[in-house]
Amino acid sequence: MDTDDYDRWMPAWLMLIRTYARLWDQVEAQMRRDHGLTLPRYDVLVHLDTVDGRLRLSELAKAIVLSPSGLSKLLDRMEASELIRREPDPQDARSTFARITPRGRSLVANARQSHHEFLQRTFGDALDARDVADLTRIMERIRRAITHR
Amino acid sequence: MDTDDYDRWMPAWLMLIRTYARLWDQVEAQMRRDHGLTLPRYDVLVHLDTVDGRLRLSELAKAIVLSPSGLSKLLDRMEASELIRREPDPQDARSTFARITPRGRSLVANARQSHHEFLQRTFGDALDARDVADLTRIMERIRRAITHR
DNA sequence: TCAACACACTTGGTATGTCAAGTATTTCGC
DNA sequence: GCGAAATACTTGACATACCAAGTGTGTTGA
Repeated sequence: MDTDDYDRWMPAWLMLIRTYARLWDQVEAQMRRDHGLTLPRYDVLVHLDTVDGRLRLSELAKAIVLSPSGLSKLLDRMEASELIRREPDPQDARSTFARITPRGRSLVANARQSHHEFLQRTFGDALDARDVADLTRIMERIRRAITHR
Repeated sequence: MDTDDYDRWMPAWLMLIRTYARLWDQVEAQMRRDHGLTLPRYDVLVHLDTVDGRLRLSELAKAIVLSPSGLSKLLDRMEASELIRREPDPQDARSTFARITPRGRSLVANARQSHHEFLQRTFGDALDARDVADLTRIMERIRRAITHR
């Protein structure tokens, strides 16, 4: 590998990680400021709201990409905030459902709307059709490169 | 704002955040597995190694984008691992320098090399010149959109 | 010069994540 | 059937971040 080749992509890499970090921070800040939600909590609520209102913890952990223990603790805190409830699974006593509460539902309805509006302003409006197509292509290439290992 | 416009960029957004998260996880895992370093520790070492071997904590905090308290605790742990030392500033008794240790230097020399090789395989090799140019352009547009707020 | 303010850093409390180990339950193979 | 293995989740120890508050040191203006 030629060291000089770093020069070809390193600036793009730095640009990516810095821009992404700043964008992500703003998305988090908006969610916290306007809805008192962190992104992991928002993610849980969106997934529960999208399906029938409840999911097994193992399914939820896979959907939001979180370790079982991480999810368990996240749900502890969300249960304390009355955003979700745990319900036993009558079919399998090992398993537990997470169920969204009415409070969680009304919160996520607003949050979803303003989250999308925020993304529209910071992401959608900044990019034209060509940008969107290019970004999709580039991410797909990276995805392949890191999947094949 | 037209709801249908979400459809234009939402898939690209989801692709970005999912791919980025997976890539980042792999970068972290490689650093931990091959060098026993977390990325914040690596970042500190790279910055100290790049300059004269020492930096004021306030300068370091700005460089790696970390709160003063976050840096203070990170340096506590790195000091316990013999990667850095704290040194008083003779000019200003409020201020403290972080100084990289010989152990930190030899660690970061290896880590830098293999980190770059890893990025070459997962990022550099996946993208051609056009991809790199497109990605830079896109990130620059997003950067402008989020800076103007 | 000296009180008030600014600055640099640390500490305590909370939030969040991981992994390793533990508990309870179900399934599987013989 | 029944003991071993797999599965689902929780708990404990630790790493990491933030903010708010505290400590000590410099700077500044009347």
